[in-house]
Amino acid sequence: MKIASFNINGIKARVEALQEWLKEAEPDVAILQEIKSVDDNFPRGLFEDMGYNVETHGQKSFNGVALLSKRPLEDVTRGLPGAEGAGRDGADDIEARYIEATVVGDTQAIRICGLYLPNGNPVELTPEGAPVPGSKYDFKLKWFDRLEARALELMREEQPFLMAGDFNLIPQPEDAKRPEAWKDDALFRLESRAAFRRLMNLGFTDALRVKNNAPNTYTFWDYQGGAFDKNDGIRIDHFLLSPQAADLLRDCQIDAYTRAKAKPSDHVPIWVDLNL
DNA sequence: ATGGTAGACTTTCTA
Repeated sequence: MKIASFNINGIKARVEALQEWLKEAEPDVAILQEIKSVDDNFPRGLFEDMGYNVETHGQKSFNGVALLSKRPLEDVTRGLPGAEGAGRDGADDIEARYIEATVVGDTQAIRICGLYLPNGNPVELTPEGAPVPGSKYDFKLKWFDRLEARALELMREEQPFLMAGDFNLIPQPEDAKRPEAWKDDALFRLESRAAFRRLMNLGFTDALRVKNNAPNTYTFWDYQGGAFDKNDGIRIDHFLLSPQAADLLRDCQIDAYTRAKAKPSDHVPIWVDLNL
């Protein structure tokens, strides 16, 4: 089963490019981020006509995630639990950044968690050097903590699951063409990377690290300054597999070619092939 | 020193 993740940077602007890539790549599941659309404006019919079931978790203008799947999407939940003031199902999670569903393969089921982690810039620090409470950076780190809590719950079930999407996080210096340029950025600062490491240490496998650890392999290039032509990129879209999912891993690659096409997203798809 | 790109959507925010 081929499961892909793609930050499309706006469904309205990306309808043609997304359909073209789906025809070429033929993923069984596509996890989308930054649909930048409310649920009612997502052109679900276009993808249903291509054989996909569609589940969205959108909001006006910003963020928004979705799942496309050729097999049924079961037990869909929207929102990341644990938001301040949120209900027990995360219904009050005000930014639409997280969606889960179960897909049943030929041999077993897998829980799929699609996420769009907050960017976190600008970094605001107190004179003591702590993230300013309520700032975007603080929101990012707290979101990481909530994601870790959800991951721990799923780890305890000891079943195949994965967390995939735009983590807005550069794990290591080799994951950026110019790591020094990101030194004080929310995508690379120590607190962010420490939070990602805590998550990883629950037992995840970074699928791309295992299957394609070639140098200068990136998933995002800024629109500005001809970044793609210079391969001035960063690796911030990740597939994290639970131990039971990692046992099924056959391959993981990125479709960097999509970045060179007309009207590209600033991200490119990343996908895994799992034996299920 | 400035502006450099793109998307959503008004006028400015987000990335």
